[in-house]
Amino acid sequence: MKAGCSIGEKPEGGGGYPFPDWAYKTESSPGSRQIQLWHFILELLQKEEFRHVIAWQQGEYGEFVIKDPDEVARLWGRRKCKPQMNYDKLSRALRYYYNKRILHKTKGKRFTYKFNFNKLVMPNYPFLNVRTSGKMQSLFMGN
DNA sequence: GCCGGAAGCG
DNA sequence: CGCTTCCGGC
Repeated sequence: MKAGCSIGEKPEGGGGYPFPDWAYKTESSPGSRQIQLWHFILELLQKEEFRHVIAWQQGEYGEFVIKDPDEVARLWGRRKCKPQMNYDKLSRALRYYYNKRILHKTKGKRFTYKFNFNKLVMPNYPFLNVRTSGKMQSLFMGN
């Protein structure tokens, strides 16, 4: 029923909001205060209810696998009010992250990408309590 | 499936 | 700018 497509849209699972509101707005540069794709991916990754859809890959820090590409695309499309979203389009957006040095593809592995946390510029992002199993703590020490 | 150019949108 | 859409090519 109706398209509740506004900025106040809540994520699925309604209730536990991982990141505060200020985490979504990029105060400085973008101009848009819309959620970014990598923010959304991280949001899904730190919730157990989405482990069947997307999850951290064991062994490699920052590496994650999209187990259900269609579902991730659907959730992303719902969030951005883009019903026609699919993995083909979503992955194109992900590919643009390669140059931005936010993401990197794990070649050979299907639906597998990796965050470049060690380079991720986040002077404005003191958030990210990303804990897969307490293994990602030393992720942000580099640089 | 994955890549990246190209055009377009807000 | 940050995607979204479309698509030829591998």
